[in-house]
Amino acid sequence: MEKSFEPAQIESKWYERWEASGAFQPSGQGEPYCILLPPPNVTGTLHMGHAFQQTVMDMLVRYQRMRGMNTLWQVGTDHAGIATQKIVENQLAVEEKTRHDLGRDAFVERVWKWKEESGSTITNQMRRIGAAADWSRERFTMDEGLSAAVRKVFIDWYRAGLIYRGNRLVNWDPVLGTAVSDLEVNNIERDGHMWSIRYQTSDGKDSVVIATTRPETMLGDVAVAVHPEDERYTHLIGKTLALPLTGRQIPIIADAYVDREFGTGAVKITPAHDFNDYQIGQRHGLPLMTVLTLDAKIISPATSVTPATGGPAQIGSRGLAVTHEPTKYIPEKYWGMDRFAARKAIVADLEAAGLLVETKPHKLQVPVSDRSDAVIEPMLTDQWFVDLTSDTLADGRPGGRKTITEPALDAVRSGEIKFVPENWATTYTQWLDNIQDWCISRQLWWGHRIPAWYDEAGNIFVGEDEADARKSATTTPVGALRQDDDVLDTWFSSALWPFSTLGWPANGPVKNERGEVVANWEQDKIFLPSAVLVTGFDIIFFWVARMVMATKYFTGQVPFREVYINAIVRDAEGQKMSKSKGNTLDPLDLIDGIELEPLVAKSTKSLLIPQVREKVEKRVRKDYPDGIPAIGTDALRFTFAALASYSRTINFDIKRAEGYKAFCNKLWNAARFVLMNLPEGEIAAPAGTPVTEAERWILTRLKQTLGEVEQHFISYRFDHLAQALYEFTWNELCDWFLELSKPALNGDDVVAAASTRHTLLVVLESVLRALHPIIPFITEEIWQSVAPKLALTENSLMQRSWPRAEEIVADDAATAEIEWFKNVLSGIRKIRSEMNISPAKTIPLLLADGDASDRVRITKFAAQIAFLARTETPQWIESGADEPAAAAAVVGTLRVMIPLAGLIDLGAEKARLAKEISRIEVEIKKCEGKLGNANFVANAPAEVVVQERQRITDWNTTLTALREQAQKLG
RNA sequence: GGGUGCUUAGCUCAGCGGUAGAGCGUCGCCCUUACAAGGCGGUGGUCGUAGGUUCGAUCCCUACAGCACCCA
Repeated sequence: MEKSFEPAQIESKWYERWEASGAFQPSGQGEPYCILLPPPNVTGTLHMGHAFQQTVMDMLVRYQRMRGMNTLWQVGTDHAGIATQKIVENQLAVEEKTRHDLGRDAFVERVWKWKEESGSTITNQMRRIGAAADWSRERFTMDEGLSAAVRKVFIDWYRAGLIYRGNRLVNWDPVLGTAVSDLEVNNIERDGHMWSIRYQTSDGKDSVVIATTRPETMLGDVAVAVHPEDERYTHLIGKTLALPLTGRQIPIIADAYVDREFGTGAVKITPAHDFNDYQIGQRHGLPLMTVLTLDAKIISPATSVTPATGGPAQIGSRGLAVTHEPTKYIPEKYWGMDRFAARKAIVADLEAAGLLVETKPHKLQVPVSDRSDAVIEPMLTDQWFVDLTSDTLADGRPGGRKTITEPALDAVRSGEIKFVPENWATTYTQWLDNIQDWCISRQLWWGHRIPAWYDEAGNIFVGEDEADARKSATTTPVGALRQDDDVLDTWFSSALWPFSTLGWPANGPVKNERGEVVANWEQDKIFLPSAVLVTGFDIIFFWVARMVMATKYFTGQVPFREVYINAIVRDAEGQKMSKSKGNTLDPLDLIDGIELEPLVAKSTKSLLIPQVREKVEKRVRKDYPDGIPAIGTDALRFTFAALASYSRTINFDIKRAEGYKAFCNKLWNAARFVLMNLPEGEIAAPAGTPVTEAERWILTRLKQTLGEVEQHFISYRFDHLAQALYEFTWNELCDWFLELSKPALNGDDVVAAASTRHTLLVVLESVLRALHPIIPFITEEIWQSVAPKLALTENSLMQRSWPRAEEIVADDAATAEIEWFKNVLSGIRKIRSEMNISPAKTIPLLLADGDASDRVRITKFAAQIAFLARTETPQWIESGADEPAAAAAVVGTLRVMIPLAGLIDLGAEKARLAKEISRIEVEIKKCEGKLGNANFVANAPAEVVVQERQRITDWNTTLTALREQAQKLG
């Protein structure tokens, strides 16, 4: 083995060998254990969040595989509709083209090409972090099999009446030209204005002042609403107002939704451009008047306001009249104006008309598209929806709430699905309790095209293809059929991931484009439900809930038994990582290291605004003046494990990672030590139990540690798990057992030496197995050198079983011996250090008092003490004999002494003793305080009182010895 | 407005009813033949504030303050 741990050298070779050996595939034996990878964007790159999440999954999968489970880590990628389409559109923009210049087919072909080029980036990066996933079953949400699942689900839900087409208000992104999910809309607080506008009654005798942040939508006002009990307005309810700038007559209505305290207590109602107003409009049977086009301009006779969505527009799904005839209600001067220009113009015109009562600054929540940063416009369009809210359909069949939403709620409420940490279940159920119908159509070209056709009369035909749609139709199509232009929301296909990846809906083998079998539902359905879903809280709604809905509906099963919600990775100061802040970290840069200049170049590459570039460059130069050191995959993984508590964020501190690289080096060198102390060839196991206390102690500690680690795996406490193994390896194995083995290996007792050699090997091999799920590369590399010594026949550490606590014998007596030994040695070390005795100097050691067991132990450990504390052979001072002035450590009643002569300053030792005595006196006072309190003795549990009494006894023993020593020094 | 968290050593975080812990940093000594990415030893905290419950509170309860995030 090399003298120090070099991650780059060992990481490069193992992954390929593991993958080629088929070790990542299900063994076909044992209980099924499946983890689904949240499919990343196929054209994306790996970020810290992925690396963290995947490390967690990999630890679980590797651990369960070693425990003999039939493990499947199902991987694949997502087509990420909007994101991917946007990347390719941006590429076209560089060529000064739009997707419309290419046409649909050519554009989609181009996206596929981009997918082929960049699609393997993220999966190769996953390999770099060691993900032991079954790549032979890798899937893509738009591959043949998964697309078949999408069609089947759409058709089945449609035929069950659970998918419908409706003209509804949706979140419209006017830049991307598509509907987006309300989950893709962020409400951001921005500075705006609150305008108060006077609307006069039709008879001119009275007026109402309304307050609004969006005056341009007044063109579509159809009413003004007040609270029914608002005395300021009750006399006006039922009267009509003349809408300023247009003169159109609109009613004053009463609705309890109106907040009397807000603004003037009177609100304009624009049902076609506001979600709340839409609700009020429905309650009062108000018409919908569209004033904006799909690119957010005021409508004009020249612009089409009928959404360019797939099929023919339908008139108001809930029986409301929809109007979009600008000539009837929009003054010509506003026609075609951009929404923000129109706002200015209308405010100016109102002011000129003397109707603008007040303008004041106002902070408002602006809905902004997550995808384009455009301000979202609620817009009436024709879209497809999944019904999640109705109990029964018009024809009497059960509705979506009964068949989709409630089963998904019950799965969590009943405990069939468990969230970890469990409070996320609340988030899940609250969202589902208030869920709206799911808008699943998107006005994009990249995605699963909706399997619906329209005839010339606007009738809908749904099927696998046009022929199937015709065949299953109940009416005869009028003229030619035309397929809907729109595609489905990406999450529609992701929702099917738990079963579509296993081969559903096909009955037999499913092949990929290379003709290889990737799934077979008949056999693979044993992996449903999967064991645990590891994912971020930000997609509980997007994805987790929808997987439960779809999987429950189509398979009757839950998709997973547990959902481990992992923390979000932030920078060391707790700031969200963002490119424009310059605080992102590329996991591969941590693994491989990167020099400062390339790092600066990389961090600023995609930033277009000069000020931002400058800011980011400054920050990178400040944070990483020497670039980023290479810490290797194993250390990065260990860091993630150590940081993975139940906290909802983890602040990634590179210092922490460097510390865990040191841990890897420690393990490496411990292995070197063990191996260099072994003779050639196999090391046979000596008969019987290990000879020395040290061996039996380290095995006891190993047993305890493994037991703890198993518990931490069950509870997903990777931080505790990592810490338990870290402490065992470093603080017990390296600091004590390896040190204790030195005198044993070099001593005269050949039996003890042979036994110790074997135990060193066994404990090392067990630790490698225990650590392998966290740090697979280094453990495999070391194990390859260790295995022949134990005559192990497996080819890889991956094939070994995880070490089980119950296979190890504990020895409490040996543990007590070693704890005593550690106390003696620490006492001596403390004196040496505090008295500034050179570590190289061998010093005399005297012993006094103590009991019979101390005598036995001193005899037993004399060689170890002398070796590890650099002392001469210990000498007993018999009771009553003269003692030289000495510094002493007290262990029980035993005094362990180092003579002062020539070594120690008497004053310093007195001071040291005095400090120790006063510390113990404080402790004793605390104990006495408790025990002197009758209430404590009466009320505290008996064992606590006993424990307190024991403590005071122990303290007093030590105190007596210390005082005796102090007295001897004079 | 509704909801969920967080506040513990200089930093990043565990602990959550009975002796305040880890890693990193820091200070001192040491290049001792596994490891200076190391060894040994030390320093460092009235556990956000104020009340309450309890024999006992960092831990439970209430209020407040500050900081996040989610949903309207």
